[in-house]
Order: sequence, then structure tokens, then C-alpha cells
Amino acid sequence: MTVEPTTRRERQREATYAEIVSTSIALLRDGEDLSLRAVAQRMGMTAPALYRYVASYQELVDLVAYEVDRAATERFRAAADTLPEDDVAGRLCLSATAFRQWAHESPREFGLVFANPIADTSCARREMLTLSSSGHLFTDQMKAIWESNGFPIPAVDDLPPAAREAVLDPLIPAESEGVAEADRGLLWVYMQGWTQLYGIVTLEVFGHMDPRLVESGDLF
Amino acid sequence: MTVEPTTRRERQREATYAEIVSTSIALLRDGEDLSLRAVAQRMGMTAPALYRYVASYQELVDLVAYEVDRAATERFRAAADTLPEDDVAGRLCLSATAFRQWAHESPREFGLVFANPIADTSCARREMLTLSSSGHLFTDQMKAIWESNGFPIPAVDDLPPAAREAVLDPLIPAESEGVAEADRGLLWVYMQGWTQLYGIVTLEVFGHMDPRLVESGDLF
DNA sequence: GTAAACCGTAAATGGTGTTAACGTAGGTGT
DNA sequence: ACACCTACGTTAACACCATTTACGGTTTAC
Repeated sequence: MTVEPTTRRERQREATYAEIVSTSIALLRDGEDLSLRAVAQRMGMTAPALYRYVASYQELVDLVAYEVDRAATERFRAAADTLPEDDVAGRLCLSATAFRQWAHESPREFGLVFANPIADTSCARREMLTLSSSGHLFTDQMKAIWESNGFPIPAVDDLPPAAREAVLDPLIPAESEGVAEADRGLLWVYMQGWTQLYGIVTLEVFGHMDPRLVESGDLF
Repeated sequence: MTVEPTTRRERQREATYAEIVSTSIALLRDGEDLSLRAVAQRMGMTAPALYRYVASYQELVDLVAYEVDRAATERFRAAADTLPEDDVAGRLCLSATAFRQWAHESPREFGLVFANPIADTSCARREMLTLSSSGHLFTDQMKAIWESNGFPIPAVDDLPPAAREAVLDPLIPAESEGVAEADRGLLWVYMQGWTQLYGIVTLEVFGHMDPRLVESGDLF
């Protein structure tokens, strides 16, 4: 990963940096809400000290959101791993329902990651977004299905111009690596599936959906 | 509507009640964020006075969200009214794109109405939700299309059990009035369409979607 | 060994929602 | 017409929040 000229000071710094994030996550898990003061207090520090590590409250939120996404993705991956590797469709299905279940168990975390404005602050997450964990997982699984099933994907030339741009030069979590340009139509169907899953789950989590709709019309 | 034993006092109360909401909306429109103090100041009052009218900040938010939804729905309806009444499909399409455009123009208001948790506070909106304006508009338009086109809808007996419950006894904005029980499959396709539209728009507004995807794979 | 960078502190500023105690006008009952 | 009471507003205070400033002590580097 990163080079490690760990000059002890940098190690210590990195450690508290990690502790800040983990403390924040613990805070959320305990149902309290995220604040600089609360995080600092749990660490035995005062709030202004955190400004040595993060530039603002929003930056802390972005950091935590990234880590939460990373951790949650592990769950989605683990859910898929209960099936053999060749059951590609089943694996995606399990990951998707794991995503939904996670969202319902921890709506606050879900809101943090997936229902927080990103664009306006030109924040630290714009860069992180391109390498978002959950996005990578789902595109990978999508690719696995396609390589196995060979289900039909739209030709990249048949896409609307804006869509063609978007799949050829993605700004959004999508593992474009390893997908030939001609097969980028795959990303298009990924995006459509993702909006569907995201829409359902978000409506449910925010209470805009009938709570009695459990496992029915999921992805596909 | 309501009976009107307006004893002058009640009229005055109702007036300031309305002023609170309208002031809040004006506040949002000016880009400032909603707070009891800000609203009170604009009205020439002090913040604690507002507690004579709303029980908490969250209740104010719910009230404002409801009114914002009502006002926005007028826009969606007006957009549809640029087409003749028999172009039912075109009207829905226009309303949907108006919805999307509105969400982009006023993301704060959009977040207020559609990306705010409802269930946890067991709040005042749970009742309001059942008669949400935008939900009614879209179900009405859906019904108009179906009555004109007669496109295929799933039989209510073919639905998964949970879905059958939900369409027969809806908790969610859906104009079930005037739809025979046997035709409630219509509500099912409404919900599916709504999740799709909602998913796309929410992703876009929150910046999780490639900004270069403008008008492409909308509803249908 | 000395200078500089780093990391923490306390104090203060201005913002938030919310509660309590208090006055004062308006409408109500006799 | 008088007393009463309720509704509506005030001020003061509490607890919490992000953020800035100025200051002290360690750790590193030269």
C-alpha cells in the first residue's frame, strides 16, 4: 500500500487517526449521535484537539462514512461466500439482501453513507467515492455473472450519448478495470440494477414504504 | 373541510400557525437553514414562543415537509397540464421529469420531504403520509393511463402475500379510492415505478450518480 | 543543545433546541 | 362591571454543538 517511513511520530499519528474513526463508529453503534465533543470525550481528549486531525466536522463524517461502507461491504461479501463460487447469481442475490438487512439494522449508518449530500462541499469523499467498497463489490459480482451466463448487454454504441460517456469514463464506483470498452454496456445494466435496489432500500429505511413488504420484488 | 366555530382567538392562532410554516419555507428558499430561532426572528418573536404552536423542532420539520410536498405537487400537476387530458402517458412523463427537476433545483427541500426518517419518532407525519400529495398525484395519473391503455397488470392473487396485504390495505400514499380490489395489482406496478424514479432521483441529488446522466432511462 | 514542528490544553465566541418562571393581554362567567 | 382564567408572549438559564485563539509542553530534527 503506502510506503512506510514510519518515524514513530507518524505511527502514533496514524494510530490516533484510526482511533478517532473507530471511536466514532462505536458511538454510532451505541445509538448516540456523532459529534466532535462526544468522540473526544470517549478518547479522553478535548474537542479542539481533534482539529489536529480533521479540518471540520463534515470531514469527520466523510471519513466515518467511508469506513462504515468498507466494513459493511465485508458483511455483503461474507454473505455471498456462503454459496459456492460458481453460483454467481445466488451470490449477488445474497449480497443484495445482506445490503438491505444491514440498512434496516443500522439506518443511521446507512443514511450516513448513502443519503448524505456529497457534491456541495466538494469534500474528501469525491475521491473516495470512485473507489467505494460496496460499489466495487457489486460490479465485481455483476461481472462474474455476465462472464458465466453471458446474459445480453446493450452494445455501447446503442447507449444514449451521456450514458456512453459515463460508462467509458466512470466517476462513480464501478470496477471498470478488467472490462473491455466494448463490454461497458455491462456497467449500464449495473447502474440500472443499483438504482432499483437503492430506491427500494432507501424508501424502506426512511419509512416511506409499507413495512410489510419484506422479500419480494428485489433486484431483477 | 373542518367546522368553523372561529372564535377569533382560534382564527388568530391559525394565522400565526400558517405564518410559521410559510416563514420556514421562505427561510429554506433563501438558502439559510431551518431553525426555531431563525423562524422566530423573522416573525418578530422569540424562539420559546414557538413552543406554543409546535411541540419540538422535529414537529416543525414535519409540518414544513408536508407543506413543501403539497406545494411541489402543484408544480408536477401544472407540468402535466401543458398536455391535453387524453395524453395520459405524456402527462405522467412530464410530471416525473418535473419531480426530478424540482429535486435538483431544491435539494434541501427534497431531502426534507423524501430523505427524512419518518418511523422512529412516531411523528405527526405518519398520518399525513397516508394522504401525501405527491403520492396521490402519481397514483391518479397511473390510474388514468391504465383506464385509457388497459396495460396488463398482475392479478392480485398472483402477488406475493405481503404485497397483497399492502395493496389491499395501503399505509402508503396511494389513491386506493376508486380502484376495485381486483385491480389493486395496479398499485403494485405503481410502487415499482415509484421506487425506480425515487432511486434515480435520490442518487442524483445526493451526488452518488454520474452528473452526466440527464434524460435517459427514466420511468419506463 | 537548541530551534522548530507537533500535539494537546483552557478559554471564549456564537450558534442550536429546550425548559422554567413570569407578566400581560383577551375572552369568559357571574 | 368585576373577577377569573387561559392563552401568548417575554426573559433567563441550561446543555449541547462547532470552531478559533492563545498558550504550554514533548518530540523530533539539525
